[in-house]
Amino acid sequence: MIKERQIPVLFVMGPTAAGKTGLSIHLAKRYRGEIISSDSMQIYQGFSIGTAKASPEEQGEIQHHLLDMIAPDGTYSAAEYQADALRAIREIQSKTHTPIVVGGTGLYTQSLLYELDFSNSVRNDALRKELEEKTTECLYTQLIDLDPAAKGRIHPNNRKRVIRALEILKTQGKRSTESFRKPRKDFPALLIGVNFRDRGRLYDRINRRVDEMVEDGWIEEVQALLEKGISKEVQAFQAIGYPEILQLIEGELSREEALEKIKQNTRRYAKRQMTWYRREANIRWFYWEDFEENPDRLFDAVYQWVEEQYPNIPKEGMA
RNA sequence: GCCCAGAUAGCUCAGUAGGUAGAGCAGGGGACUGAAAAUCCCCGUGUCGGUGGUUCGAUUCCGCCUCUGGGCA
Repeated sequence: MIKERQIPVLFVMGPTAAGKTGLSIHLAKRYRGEIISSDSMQIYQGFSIGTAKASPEEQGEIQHHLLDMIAPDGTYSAAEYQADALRAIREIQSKTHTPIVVGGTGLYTQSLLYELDFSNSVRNDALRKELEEKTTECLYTQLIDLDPAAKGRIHPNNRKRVIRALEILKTQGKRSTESFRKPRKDFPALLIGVNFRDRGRLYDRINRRVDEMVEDGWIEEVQALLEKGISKEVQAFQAIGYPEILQLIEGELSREEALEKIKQNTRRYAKRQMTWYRREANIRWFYWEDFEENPDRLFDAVYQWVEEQYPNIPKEGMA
């Protein structure tokens, strides 16, 4: 076992709509926890319903970090996330509270679990704009020219990656980094996964949740953003469902078409998330079917496991 | 009841001048180091409705049956 003294960081993992938020709130209550979001879209203010942020009530009960940090038209990145989240972890530990990292953005989570080094180059919007003019083919040729080793590592069609690689080369002259991943050792981590064994069950939940989001005012949320003058081009509008809601508002899609498309994109996202999790061998999975889909039973099993691993984890009621 | 048209991959359909079949969508798998809910790559065996017949060989031709549309009564 790992350093007994240090407070472990709990990571709550799982595809979208699997029940991460609910579990994390319960864990936080039991272990004097504070939640650190690990979600690339919940960071933006005003994008709440469609990104399935913890409700205001939940946020009132439990301290949340890295939610609503950035203006709706702002930008954010994995590198900034890594720094912000590591800082939050230290802060929470220093209060002898338990940091609980919750969210589905694979790269963000990885940046905490592994020593990913983002220091080779900062983003350069002017250069990106310039590169954006050229065809992908042309950019790729340029890249291979400057860094032959990129061949095989970056697919010729992957425009974003090609641009990023060129950005690194042109601003700092360094090669794009190798992809060996060294686990981070500065804190013990416990990886808790929630999911369904039967993917169809997950997909049912996704479908239902999309309907609920619309009932809860998703369309109105998007309208409010537009009224505030937020451009449709901003990063946050890349979040799943927002482009479709926009098209619905503009009459390009019927309500039914829009919802169907959102559900489908969400399902595909869940699938992509699972490929991140599959390569993470140390996740202890808890499947809803094994607990008759009863939240209390699943939560109890999680508590039991956590306490087996870390008997000294801070608990409610302790000083 | 009669006539016509269908019945092929989860769905919509194409096709085989008789040599066991292929697109789109859905779906699945994967990659991922400062946009990551983004971006990108790969993947098509299914009693060709059932059953008899013709044939070396039938999903393809013929008969009957079942089902689904449409029309006539």
